[in-house]
Amino acid sequence: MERVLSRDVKNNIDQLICMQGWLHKKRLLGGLNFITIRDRSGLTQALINDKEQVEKLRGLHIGTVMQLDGTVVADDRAPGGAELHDVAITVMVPVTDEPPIEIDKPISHKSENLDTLFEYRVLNVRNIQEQKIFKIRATLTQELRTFLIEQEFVEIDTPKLLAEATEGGAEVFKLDYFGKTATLAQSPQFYKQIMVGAFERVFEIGHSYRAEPSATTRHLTELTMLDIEMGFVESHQDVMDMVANMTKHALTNTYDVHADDLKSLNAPELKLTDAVPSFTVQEIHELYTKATGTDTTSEKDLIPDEERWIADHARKNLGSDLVYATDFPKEAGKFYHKFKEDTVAWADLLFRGLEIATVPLRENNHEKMIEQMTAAGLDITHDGFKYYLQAFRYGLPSHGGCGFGVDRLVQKTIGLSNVKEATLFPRDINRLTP
RNA sequence: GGGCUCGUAGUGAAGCUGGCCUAUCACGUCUCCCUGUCACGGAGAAGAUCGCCGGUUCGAAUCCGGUCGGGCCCGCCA
Repeated sequence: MERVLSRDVKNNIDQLICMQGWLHKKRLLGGLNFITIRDRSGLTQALINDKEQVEKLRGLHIGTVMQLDGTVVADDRAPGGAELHDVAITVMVPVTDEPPIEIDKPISHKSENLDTLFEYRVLNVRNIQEQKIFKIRATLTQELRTFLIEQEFVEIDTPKLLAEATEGGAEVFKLDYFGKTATLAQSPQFYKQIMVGAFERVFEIGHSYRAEPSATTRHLTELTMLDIEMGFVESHQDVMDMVANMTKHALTNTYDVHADDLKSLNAPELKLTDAVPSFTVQEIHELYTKATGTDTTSEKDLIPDEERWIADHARKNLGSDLVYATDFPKEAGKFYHKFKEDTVAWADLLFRGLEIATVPLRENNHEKMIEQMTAAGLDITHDGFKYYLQAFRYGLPSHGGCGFGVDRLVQKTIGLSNVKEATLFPRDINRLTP
């Protein structure tokens, strides 16, 4: 007999069907016994009267893999309006060990208990509520990809094992590579720029590695980044608009597809505007200083509290969960950025108070690049730069792009307090398992 | 890297100005009862050398020092 999934049970009233899944809940009332079985599409309740069948469940715990053969009966008292009767149980994989956590109840996401959350991750991903986070994540990723492909971006994959740290900035992981020292990529920066020379528009969804000893609610040592790069841009605004539209597309569609899930996870209502509000860093400093009395006007970058403040301001007064901070001071820029008078063409996209993307314009002139690299004290003959510079030497158009934190997007979409909660198996300073 | 915090049955918490702690509660587990449960209900039971090491004291879960492990914030970043 063909296997029927939970979502199709109600379409098989009065039929004898076969179901396979995990034992999700046991509620033995005596003569009247209910069990719930979980499969990839959801849950189904089965009513078991026969003593012999009930006895098969003795000593078996949640997670037991089983087959249920029974007749579908419509009953308003059953969750979903239908359940299995006259059930024959076949245990496929018995589970005799008591699970260390309760899988069928809400899983604690309190920050003090996150360690337990990840210690038992293998089991709590079987929790229906927990699964919603990762289904939403999958949809967000898919929608980002769909948008970019529609905009004629080509998806690429670039190496994560690199010869040596070249980009500067964040700390890199070093590892032994057959006697040589290799590093793990902190971003696909060089490769995606190189690929602009081929496809104009490219993107990659991949992992980046940062060896920074950052113990915060928004840092991972292994993170999922969406990197995009697009050529022949007229202005910084072109890139900012593309990234804003992509983000809005992903959010709008995800909120549409997962309306119920997001609601049950207490996600905030989505607020978006046609144009994403934009403020210069200097404007934010001034607004923040005026509003809070804390003087940040001499700060170069935004402090985290300013990010939260401007996001709050944008949501309350402008009706937008997204806001751009633009015109970062020159000192914040790196050698591959395009500079203006005393600022760098660099915008940060903030989503609900958290920086989720940096959106800069790149320098594309070969001579200017060499100039900026030399000024930054870099050895342009180094292998790490040699191939990169070839792309410029043989023609790169004006271009820009973004590094977009997928984990953070998921975190803030759902309203999770820690980025690790949006990650299946997070890696941070202290955690390499599971 | 800096600052602040926390560590008690499988899980989540209370106790922590030293003795009434032979450590409390809830969930889970086990046994029994229960024919519409859905965070089922009822009766009973087991389960913790209070992270670890040392110190102070007649006496330490409680105070002190060290150590290991969490968490939050800052710096830095996505």
